[in-house]
Amino acid sequence: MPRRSAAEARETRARILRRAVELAALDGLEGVTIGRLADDLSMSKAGVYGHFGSKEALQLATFALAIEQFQELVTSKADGTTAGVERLRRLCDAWVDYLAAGGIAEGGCFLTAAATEFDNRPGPVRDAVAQAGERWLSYLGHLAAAAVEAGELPSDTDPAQIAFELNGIAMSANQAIQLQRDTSAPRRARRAMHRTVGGS
Amino acid sequence: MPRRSAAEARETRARILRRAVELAALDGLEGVTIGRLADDLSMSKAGVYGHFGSKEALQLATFALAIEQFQELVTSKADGTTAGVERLRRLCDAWVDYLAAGGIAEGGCFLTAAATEFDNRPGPVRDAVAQAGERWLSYLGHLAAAAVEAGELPSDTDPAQIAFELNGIAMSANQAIQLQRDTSAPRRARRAMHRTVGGS
DNA sequence: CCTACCGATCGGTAGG
DNA sequence: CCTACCGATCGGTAGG
Repeated sequence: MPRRSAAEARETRARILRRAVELAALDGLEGVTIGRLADDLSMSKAGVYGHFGSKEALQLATFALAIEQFQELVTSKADGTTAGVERLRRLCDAWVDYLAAGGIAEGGCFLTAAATEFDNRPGPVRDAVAQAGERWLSYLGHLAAAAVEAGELPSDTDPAQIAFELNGIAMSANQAIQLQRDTSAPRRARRAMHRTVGGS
Repeated sequence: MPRRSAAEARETRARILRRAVELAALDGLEGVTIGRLADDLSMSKAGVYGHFGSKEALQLATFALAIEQFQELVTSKADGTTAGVERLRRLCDAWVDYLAAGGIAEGGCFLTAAATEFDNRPGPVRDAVAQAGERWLSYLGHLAAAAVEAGELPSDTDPAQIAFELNGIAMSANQAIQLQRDTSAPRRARRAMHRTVGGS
């Protein structure tokens, strides 16, 4: 018999991860230390550690929750809209809103931070980050392709190029907001995105 | 009387910093630890430490050298060209070449990495990174403004918007190269930059 | 520029 | 989920 019920253990694990996402948003995934989490949650280090079994497993679970939160905050905002330019526009608006609000826990875009932190550290975390980035770019490209098919964008449009450029605009906005505290960045980003998405 | 001449001490300091830039390019400025530098250079920790007096001073000196290297690798490549669209184009080409080569020590764009690492850590390092970012954006904006004045760009062009967008294209390319190892990124970046710079 | 330390913190383990 | 550890490493200091 476990000392805590399975449901209680699951809730504890979820509490740990919610805090881990906040810490990671501010200090990076390496900044999520087991000792800090234990302190913040008034638990022992071994209590935290036991839910994951390794620092790497904790990082992977933290990253997965951050992606889930991004999907809820951004991707889901454009669900239900017809694929194509309209969905792309709504997605971009939600994306910029997310960046203007400071991303998760006001630490900025989680994916960008994780990408620069891990792009030179081979392993499962790097792989997960790279996969999330690819999925996001391919989703944007898919929507651009749908817009071309619907005749909303010129037939010689390269959907992957649209995705590449939108991603850059978002990263530039994220940097301007986080580093320069530049309040004009969301407006600039919207302008550039709307022109890039173009269409009728 | 010092045990080493002032010139020898300066050379040692320069050796430390060259290695520190390489470490920082791969693992971030926090990854530059005094113990690692001492090991790599076959020195004692106190020997390394003595040249700087604090970890923060070491980080600041490392960042300053990285900026110097960026200027030599990118900015200087467009010196001597007339300010305006031509200089902007040459600068962008050198910029993309730099990113395609993997930035410094193949760790990607140093400024982007330092920006995401420190944007949530107030202090002198964050200030130096923010200032370097602002100077770069304002240099790009200055060149765009010169292009407008020369009649190479429409008179209603917003130079800061051009700088904002070029920066984003570069960041998107850097991420694609570093994270997805996407070899088409330099081509996409050049295409987007040349269209953004536009002109005759 | 060295040896020899300091207290703090890291990820992880033993045993309950 | 806890206490009580482990060896390694961190930034930094004393004293030469």
